[in-house]
Amino acid sequence: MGQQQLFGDRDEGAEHRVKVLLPLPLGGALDYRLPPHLKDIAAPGQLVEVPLSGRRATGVLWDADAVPGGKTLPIEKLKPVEALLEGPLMREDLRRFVDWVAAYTLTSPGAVLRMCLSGPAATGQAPVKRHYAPAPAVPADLRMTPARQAVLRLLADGKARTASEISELAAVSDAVVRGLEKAGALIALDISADAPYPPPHPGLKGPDLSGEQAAAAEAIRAQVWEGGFAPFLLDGITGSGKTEVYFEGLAEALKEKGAQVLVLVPEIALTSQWLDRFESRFGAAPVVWHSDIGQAERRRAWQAIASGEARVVVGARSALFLPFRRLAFIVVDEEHDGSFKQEDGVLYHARDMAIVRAKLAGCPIVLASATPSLETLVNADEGRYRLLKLRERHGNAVLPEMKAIDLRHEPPERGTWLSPVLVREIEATVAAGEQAMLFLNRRGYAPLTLCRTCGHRIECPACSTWLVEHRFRQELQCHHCGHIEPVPNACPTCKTEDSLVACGPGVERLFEEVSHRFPAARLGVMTSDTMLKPSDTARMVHEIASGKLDIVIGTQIVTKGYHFPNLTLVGVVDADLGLRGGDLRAGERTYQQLVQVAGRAGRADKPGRVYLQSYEPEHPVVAALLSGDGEAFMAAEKEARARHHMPPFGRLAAIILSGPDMAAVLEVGRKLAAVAPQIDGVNVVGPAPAPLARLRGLFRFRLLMHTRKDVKIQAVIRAWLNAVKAPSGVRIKVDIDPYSFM
DNA sequence: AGCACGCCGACT
DNA sequence: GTCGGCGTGCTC
Repeated sequence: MGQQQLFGDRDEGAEHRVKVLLPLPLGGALDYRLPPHLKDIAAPGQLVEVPLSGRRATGVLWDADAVPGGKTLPIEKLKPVEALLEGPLMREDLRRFVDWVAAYTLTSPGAVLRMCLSGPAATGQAPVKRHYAPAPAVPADLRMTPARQAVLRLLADGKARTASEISELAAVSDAVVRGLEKAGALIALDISADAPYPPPHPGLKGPDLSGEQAAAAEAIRAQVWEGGFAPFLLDGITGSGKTEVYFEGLAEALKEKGAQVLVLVPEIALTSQWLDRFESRFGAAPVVWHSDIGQAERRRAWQAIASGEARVVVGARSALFLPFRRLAFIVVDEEHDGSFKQEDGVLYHARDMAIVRAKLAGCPIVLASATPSLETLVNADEGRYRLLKLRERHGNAVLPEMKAIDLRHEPPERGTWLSPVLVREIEATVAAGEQAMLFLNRRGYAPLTLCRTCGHRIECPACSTWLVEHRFRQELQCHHCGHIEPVPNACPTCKTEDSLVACGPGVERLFEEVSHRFPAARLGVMTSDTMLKPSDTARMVHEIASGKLDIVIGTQIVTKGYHFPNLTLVGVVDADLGLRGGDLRAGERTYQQLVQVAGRAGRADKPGRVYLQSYEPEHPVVAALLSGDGEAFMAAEKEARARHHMPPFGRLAAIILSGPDMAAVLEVGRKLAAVAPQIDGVNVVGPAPAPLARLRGLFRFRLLMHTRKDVKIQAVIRAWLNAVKAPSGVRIKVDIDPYSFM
């Protein structure tokens, strides 16, 4: 493809009219006038500076046939594009991706574009370092000295160096360098301080793969070599070596000059072991992307990805919007993980959007999991995704033995949370020199603080939630808005002193119990409250893996794919915990979480044991874990969803209304309900108080739309919301495919 | 998201 | 009488 003339050539008036998409929630692209001198050098995807109500804004020249933004202003009213920015264009596939995500999630394309430009990363300048090189010709009148001679001799190899390098290597002061530059014998060059990312090497030998691993790896490798959109589900039990399998696809992509790979992972902070494995397989680190990286690193990574220098990017969901130059392969690891669903701002599911990105980029994509989501399983069943199954653990390892502890028959002593059976097992494990892990998905000391005298429960002042006691920090905290207050001595209502009691267990309380029972054991607690930085997690993971701890107590952070060879016992303190909310995916999610945590046991040569404490061991989720028949469990879940036309056999969308004035919010909800679409296959319920009826001081109501699969739910919702004018002060948000029902 | 325009409290 | 609070509304 040569230089393109993309802005029309028939109508003189239309010739200079261009669409500019700005990274703002504006509803569409704005029209600008392209000055004649820019017309031939500008093409869609070009980053531009434009005037916008008195200020300057950075935007992207968008395609002329993009969704019309409503009214069309006459060309003479348009403001001119002021400048074209340097750097690569935003490519066609990413522009179409922005349009697609915006249309699907019912958000403005500008809001999606903002995620692509990642703040100033797109336009920021790399810091420069001043380097010196010999001038083409030494000035005839140059006064030569021994020091000057030493510098010129050093630089005769043609390599530019900084003043400090020169003064060190030539053993002269940097005044000599400055003197030579002033005299015209050296020229100064400002060279980007960005060191290039070292390229991963595809040629290193990977580990030996088992037969089924090798077959799966070959299927992926062949597709990466061939190219073209092709989705795979890599469904392998915990410890089966899925990572090694998709690494082979990655190696194949790296053999092609300039090809790039995106690996999406649920929580970047939790992948220290993944990074180590990557580095030992490919000899260099990948480029890491997540929302917490600093500004300088962000800009450097963004620009290296756009230029094609960055070959492998591992990132959290926002990495989906990076400007890859030639995306050749995508992996979504732990595809079932709920954290792929973005829950604020633009509401999207990164796994689903990754499929779209792969389609638009024309590349293969692998969804990997030991516990695939129901949606993905259905896609595989129906032949849309190619299924690759790994049924065996890698090496000598076998799946752990699973047992339930019926708490109705073997309850813990009053005020404790571990059944005598589990206590004995922990004892035996530690005595044998092996490690035990206790899983309780509850942060803090206790989820509820109650007054014994008047029954008052301490709630968040801004949300309808209980405050969670964090005894290590001596605080009460709201886990939804972050509100913190000190633990009071007296009940806030009846003023009785020493009347407040902690109800229920959290990991801190479990830690207290375990340290009383096993005073000699070395304990560790893994929770997001103690693992603030990725390096904290990495250190703890290393301590466990190297045997410096005997018992590990953790929240869901411990379920994330770690490999601890000496860990042989897993105790699930409350297997029923996740089932209580009762939303659409509660059973599926609990099942996945428990399989993942059970999968930490017995990953090497020693067999593992898993104990599930439950008040209802006959519940299908617990029963499926005990029998090991996950396929039957998921088949039953699938059947139930199909019967009720629930996703993926039907569609759901939540309309969330929020505002500080409850009556006004409810009023909008009622109005919406009154004009709800009366269409075959569309059903609306609500408004009902959202499960978290008050959040950050805002009252929230929710309507839920449930439709048949063939209904174009976005079009129906758009028409519906247009019919009601909400007063300012009431915000309306649409969540297509809601996951959290909070 | 900015940055304006627009109606009600404490100041030169 | 003005300076300025940030509530609502527009940006080609």
